[in-house]
Amino acid sequence: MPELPEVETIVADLRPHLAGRTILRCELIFPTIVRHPGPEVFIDSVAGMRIAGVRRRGKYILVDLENDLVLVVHLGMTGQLRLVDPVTPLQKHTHAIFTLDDGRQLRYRDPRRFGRLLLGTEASLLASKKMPRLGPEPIDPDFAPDELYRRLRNRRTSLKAVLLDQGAIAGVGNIYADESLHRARLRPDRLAGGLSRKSVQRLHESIRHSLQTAIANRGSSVDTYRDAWGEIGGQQEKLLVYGRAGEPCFTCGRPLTLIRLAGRSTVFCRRCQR
DNA sequence: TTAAATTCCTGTAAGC
DNA sequence: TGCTTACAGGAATTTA
Repeated sequence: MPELPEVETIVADLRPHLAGRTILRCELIFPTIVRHPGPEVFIDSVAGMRIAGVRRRGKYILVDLENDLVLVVHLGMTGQLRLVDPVTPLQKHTHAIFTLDDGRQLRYRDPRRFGRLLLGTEASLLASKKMPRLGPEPIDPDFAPDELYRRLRNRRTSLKAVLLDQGAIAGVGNIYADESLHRARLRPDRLAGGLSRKSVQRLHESIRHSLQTAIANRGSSVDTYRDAWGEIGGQQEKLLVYGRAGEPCFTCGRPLTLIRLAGRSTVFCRRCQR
């Protein structure tokens, strides 16, 4: 599923191809994938708009248009955003098609439909709570261990639950939460508050390392994730614990444990993670 | 206010 | 082989 590294890969791929292009028209095959505004207004508003740039915020893709308007794409679990030649056969579960002035099409496809499209100014989307208030970007150079410490210390829930909370830290999902906790040698069910500064420092380094490494490898294709060209990533072969329940820990050889935490499957090593 | 539980969805795989 | 069932999970919504 797309998390920060996967979204970052798509955004970096799309940016040079979309910046400066104009959206000629938009077709909604499954209109309810658009959550705001209504489908007709959405289609009319994007038509003729020039694309100023493409950004990422957490797991959100932000396509900047004219007049401060932003086309927001959240991929959910199985969302895919692809830039294709119009003759490319339409895949099942394609919900939106944006035709560009260079003849190509940007297509949104999402079998499970957990994803969504939004349109508005960033300020209005935040104010109307169509977009949630997100925590800091963990790979931002300004994101310091001290900030992570402050965000963990008053929480009375598990470390795993806080890492998944987009309002605490933006962009970490189930894969990289488990990977980061393993690298930091911390049990996912440990209480987030009451972690020592030294442990938080280790977690801070681990989160950044896990995300940066995954970006360098173009993300993890563990489910249906594909990049903007429909290609798989490379990080799924390098994951330490995610999806490896029962298999030996790469550090100590003990079988990895699977538990249910914060409503998510969680894999960790009972010996290496305390 | 915070945390936990529920809900939305379909493809995939396991079990009989 | 073919059917049923469980499972995967991001985040909005509901409940505690």
